Amino acid sequence: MVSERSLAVLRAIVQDYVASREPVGSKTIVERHAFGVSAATIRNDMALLEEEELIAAPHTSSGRIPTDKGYRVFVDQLTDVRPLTQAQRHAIETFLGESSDLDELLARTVRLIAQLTKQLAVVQYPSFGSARVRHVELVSLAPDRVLCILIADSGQVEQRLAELEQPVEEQVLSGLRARLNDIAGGRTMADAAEALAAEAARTDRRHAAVLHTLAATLAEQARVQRQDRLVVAGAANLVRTEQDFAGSILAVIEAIEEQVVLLRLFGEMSADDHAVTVRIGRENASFGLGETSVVSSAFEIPGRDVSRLGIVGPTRMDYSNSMAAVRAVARYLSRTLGES
Amino acid sequence: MVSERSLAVLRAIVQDYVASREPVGSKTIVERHAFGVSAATIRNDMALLEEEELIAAPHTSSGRIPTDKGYRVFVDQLTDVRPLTQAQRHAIETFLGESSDLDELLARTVRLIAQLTKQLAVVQYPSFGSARVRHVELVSLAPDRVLCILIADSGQVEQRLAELEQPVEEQVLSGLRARLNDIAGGRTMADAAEALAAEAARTDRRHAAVLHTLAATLAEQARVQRQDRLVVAGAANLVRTEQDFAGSILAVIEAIEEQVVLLRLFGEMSADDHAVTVRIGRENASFGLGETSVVSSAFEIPGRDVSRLGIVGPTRMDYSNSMAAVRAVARYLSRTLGES
DNA sequence: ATTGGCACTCAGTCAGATCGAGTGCTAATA
DNA sequence: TATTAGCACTCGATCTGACTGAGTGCCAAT
Repeated sequence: MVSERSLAVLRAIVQDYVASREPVGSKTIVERHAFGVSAATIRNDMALLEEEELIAAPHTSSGRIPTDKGYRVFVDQLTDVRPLTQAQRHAIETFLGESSDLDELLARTVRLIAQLTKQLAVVQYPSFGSARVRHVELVSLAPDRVLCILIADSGQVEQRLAELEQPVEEQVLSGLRARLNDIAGGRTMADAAEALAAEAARTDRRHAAVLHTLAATLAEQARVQRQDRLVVAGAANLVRTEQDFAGSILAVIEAIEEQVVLLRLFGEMSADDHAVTVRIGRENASFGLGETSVVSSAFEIPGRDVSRLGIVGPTRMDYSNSMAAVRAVARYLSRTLGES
Repeated sequence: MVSERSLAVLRAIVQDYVASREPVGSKTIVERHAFGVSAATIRNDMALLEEEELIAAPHTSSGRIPTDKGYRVFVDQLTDVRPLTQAQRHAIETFLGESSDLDELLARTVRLIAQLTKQLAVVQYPSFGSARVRHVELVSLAPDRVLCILIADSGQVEQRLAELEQPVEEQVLSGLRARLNDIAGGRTMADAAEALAAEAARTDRRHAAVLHTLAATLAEQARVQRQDRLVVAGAANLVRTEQDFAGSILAVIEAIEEQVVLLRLFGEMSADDHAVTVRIGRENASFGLGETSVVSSAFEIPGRDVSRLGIVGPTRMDYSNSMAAVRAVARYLSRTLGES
């Protein structure tokens, strides 16, 4: 059984290793941490920890480094997610407080997280939520191509191009515009999608085909969650920590560009309690991200669906600080912003 | 004076070095290229080229590598920008042919370029051009916050939040909406901006302040070029070519995230002839990009302002292929798309 | 102008030798 | 029983010197 002190030793090892990137030995520990015992005792504890596979030695007779399992225990039991410093809290408020529209708020948020954690930051775009349709606009780009624009009263704007089977005149389009606005206006996105789909199904009118296409397009559009987009910042931090990624940073960069991988990962974590979730190293192996850890939290902006934000970095990272920052920012968005 | 053959030697050196990443010596050249002369002769030519600072030796008695100046001469005089292969042309057509809206077209374009060149690709968002205002929509988010949405008949949608000094009721907003549509509807973006500004200046009405704010916001919005946004793809290629960047890839990654640097660079190249422009190595030093080359070309999508696209990569790159790809894509967008 | 020949240079590599941080184990100790 | 001091041992890291070979620069001959 791992004793109390052994765990303290594990904590020390994680902290020192994260700080120095060097395997940490028994002597270093007694020097830097005020355990009241000798190096030999620490060595005994380390042997224990090694048996439990919480730490490992890169080569015989060198210091130890934490294993993924070791980090896991550290994160679950040993970390005191220390609250942010006054300066950091202040930074959050001044940085996010005066954002105007959603796009800017998210852009600032992600940059802030990147800056606080010195890691790659990611924010998932929160979708409509229970917003209602404000206005539907049709713009004829060519006789058989119509741009459908959907404006929600939350301020969200979605656009999509509809290809028609037959050309349609401007006047007809005006009529359709009015009719679509009648149907969808004021409804929630979900309701509107349904009503539009129903309307599209009725084909007993002139220009039914056109109407059908447009309504279907808009319905689809109303249904589609914007949650499939990511806002990213701090890629430079990835390069900075490159040595910590064994294979290479490449898988991560690709995952970021693809977005799909990260979105699936976020989706999997989407137990919507607002606690900070950490996935460590091989736990992400199925996503092609081996040496990578993800720290994330759900957040919820008033009028929008709950979504996720977080950071992606090497397994060897300052979990304490990362978790604190992610939690603080998520809370700020969810609470402080919600109250106002 | 550098002889004809010396330049051929330079070309050989550039090509071999780009292919192998290794300093190339006289023997390698006679082996791989069918010059009808001996290695000793090549050495004489190389001495010449070195005197002209077109090539340099990393250390005494090792092969030579091209200098920035050498690349310059290569690009200006020695490259035959060979047309793309049939397969590549085909890729362009199938990949870009069926894009629907502008956002998607640009997203595809940038991914295509990244794929063709194996470099980081960048496309500058083309702005409105001579599009006309289609519709103005106002959405009240809070009593004193109004989201202004501007829809152009080109399909472009711009949104911006206006903070009002005093709350305004929904009814008043409707009136304003109608009035703004009267004023701006159908006008070109520039005209609309002017008219709106003029309207905003007249303060002899009830709710003048509101109108003023809104009109000013819209005017600003109509004027603002979207040309200050970049679409990026292929960051993984940067990592792949990392060894070629002396210091580190970091400056480039930061420049990409900042966008400002690249936009300034594009701006500087904006002589709007549609030829392919190449900036090599130290020529970009003032932008903090030392080991970096930029290959770009102007392009013009019907109904939009001329804009730029290109790639960013290490000085040691396949200029011939890069230039061909950039040129082909820019031409495809400008011509083929324009004709249809 | 070109070429063959030759001495010279120097980065890269390999083999030993050495160093030292760190371990594991044992026997003594509180 | 838990802790500790002591000590032999391991093994990566570092240094050294020798060697190799690709490549140059120069010179004399063609």
